[in-house]
Amino acid sequence: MKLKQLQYLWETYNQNLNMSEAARVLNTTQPGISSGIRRLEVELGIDLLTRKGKRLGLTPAGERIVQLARDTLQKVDSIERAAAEFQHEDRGSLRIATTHTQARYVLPEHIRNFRSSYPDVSLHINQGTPAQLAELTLNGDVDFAIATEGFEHFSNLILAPCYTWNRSIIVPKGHPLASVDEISLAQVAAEPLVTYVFGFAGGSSVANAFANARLSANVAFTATDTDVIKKYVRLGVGIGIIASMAREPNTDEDLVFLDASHLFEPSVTHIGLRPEVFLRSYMYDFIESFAEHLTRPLVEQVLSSSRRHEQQLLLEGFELPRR
Amino acid sequence: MKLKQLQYLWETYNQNLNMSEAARVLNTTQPGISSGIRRLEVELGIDLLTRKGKRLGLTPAGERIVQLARDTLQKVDSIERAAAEFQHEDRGSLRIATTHTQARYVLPEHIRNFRSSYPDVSLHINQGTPAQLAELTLNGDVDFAIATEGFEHFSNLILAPCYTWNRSIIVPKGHPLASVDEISLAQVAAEPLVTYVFGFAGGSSVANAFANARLSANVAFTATDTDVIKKYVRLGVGIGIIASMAREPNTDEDLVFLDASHLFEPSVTHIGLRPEVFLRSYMYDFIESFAEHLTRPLVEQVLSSSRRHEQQLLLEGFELPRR
DNA sequence: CGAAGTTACGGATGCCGTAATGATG
DNA sequence: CATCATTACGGCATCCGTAACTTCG
Repeated sequence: MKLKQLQYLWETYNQNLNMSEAARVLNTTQPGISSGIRRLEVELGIDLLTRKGKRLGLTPAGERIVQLARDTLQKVDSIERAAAEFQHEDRGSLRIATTHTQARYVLPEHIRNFRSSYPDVSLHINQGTPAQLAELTLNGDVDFAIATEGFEHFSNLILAPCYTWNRSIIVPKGHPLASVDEISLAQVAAEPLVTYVFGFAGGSSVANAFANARLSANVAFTATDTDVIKKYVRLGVGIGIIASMAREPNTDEDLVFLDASHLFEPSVTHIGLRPEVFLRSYMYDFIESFAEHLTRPLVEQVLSSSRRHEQQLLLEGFELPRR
Repeated sequence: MKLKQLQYLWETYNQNLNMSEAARVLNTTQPGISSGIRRLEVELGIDLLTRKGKRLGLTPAGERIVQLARDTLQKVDSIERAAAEFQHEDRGSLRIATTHTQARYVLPEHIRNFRSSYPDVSLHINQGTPAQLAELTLNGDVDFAIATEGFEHFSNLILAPCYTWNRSIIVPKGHPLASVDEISLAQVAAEPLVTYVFGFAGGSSVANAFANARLSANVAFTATDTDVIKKYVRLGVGIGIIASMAREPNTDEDLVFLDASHLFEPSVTHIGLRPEVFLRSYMYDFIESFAEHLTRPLVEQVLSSSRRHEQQLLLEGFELPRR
């Protein structure tokens, strides 16, 4: 059975059982319609049309099958329309899973740019813990994750380094440490600390620094959310350890930011991709705007490689920007 | 677009994205499959498959279009069956997916009648788990399903209630419980149980009864198959909970059947239909013989209704027979 | 006799199958 | 190295379009 045959049958029916008219509508010839329907009848083993000279009619079977032919053609049409929607590369959705700090302090500028380039793409930012980010990504609930900690959860994902960042110690204005020139780890260890819930996870650079110096930290309060940390620092609960990029010029004037890049190894923010993910072209664009060395050809090459080793190799050796 | 291309795509998907296997199933060659799908992609202007060397994956567009392709092929199939219907009212095949209990204890009498009315219809009974029944039905691999449990898998199907049935407790002759007049749930809970794998699924009447009575059941053994359950009851593994209709007068004389209709809510056996299914006239006959209130006009009306709500409404309010 | 459908037939398109090549585990 | 996919290419079937014939109002 050919779709064309069904189309011929349907259009002939639609044109009041006039093959010549159907041929005109379908930009073909009348004998073509005739033989097409005839072949369909032969294949199905039943007559669909009654023919009395030039006068056509529908058999009972024909009535039934004309309807089914229409249904089928509608389904085919829906395939074509679905395909057309996927063709419009500037429509769709972009779903990112990330942590609060990224969503709050890093993504906004990229998203502003992105929205002006792709106004018809809907955006979904999904916040969560590192374990949640990994799961969302693996399940395909998001297109990719942007993460800085908890990489032990990401073993099945491709991790593309994006940029490095350092931490700052924040204290309220007037705090004894506020005027210190270069703060020491011992000074930090002497104060109650307010920091990220995951900031002390095994292997984090903060935890490493304290461990190497044989100092134990007094963690008074943790939150997932930089704004909450600032709040409690303002309340005098302790001194904060936060990402330096979380400084806001306008609203943070009552806080003193002490650079801590000499105390803690810089961390690297990564994009986490499921190896089998299919990226729309605007997704490549977003990634490149987020980390300009992650060009589309590079990412495509990484994704098309099936060996983990090769994937990571391709992503190494870039001079990462600092934030 | 060619139907063959849709078929190639669907079968490749169906064979776990293995073109070689699809080629085997479709009696053609692997390069044919490959180029067929490729031509479809070119025509639609989108990639359907991701190709990493020999490893295939589905793009998001592919996922969507695979489903639409299946729908289309099902429509085509319905055309062929409709044609066959007009050719020979009494030839074709009847494919039913059901569980072991139905196949073993309920269907035989209906099938005996059916075979005498339609000797030229070939019969295919497909056994499986509730999830498998649902999938077979949705894929159009069977004409309909007959199921009693696991309706959470059937959300996309029309469910027509057929009859209600109760359970019995079976114990070997000579068992202490064999002479009990009316067995209590506490007595059942005190014994190791042998029952259906799916009998304790959430929402099953057996699970509900125990939960409501704050009793926990000691399920010693489960099987999909009533014969296996009987076997293990005979071996003394525990007492059985099975469908009452599974009693066989001749061979079950060494077992005592204790009616349990006062312990567990009756269950309802349903016929599950794909809403777009095309039923041959002998299929309507079979359904009516299986559940006499499901007459052809009623079922036709249900199938022609496009609103789920209406469909189910039409099927309610019948006094169901008990078995 | 004009409008409409069928039959007949030649030619181009496009599809399938074989064979060779490439990639992966 | 076995498996599985893609590429290349030649033959062949299918289907379309032109032309001639037929039927009916």
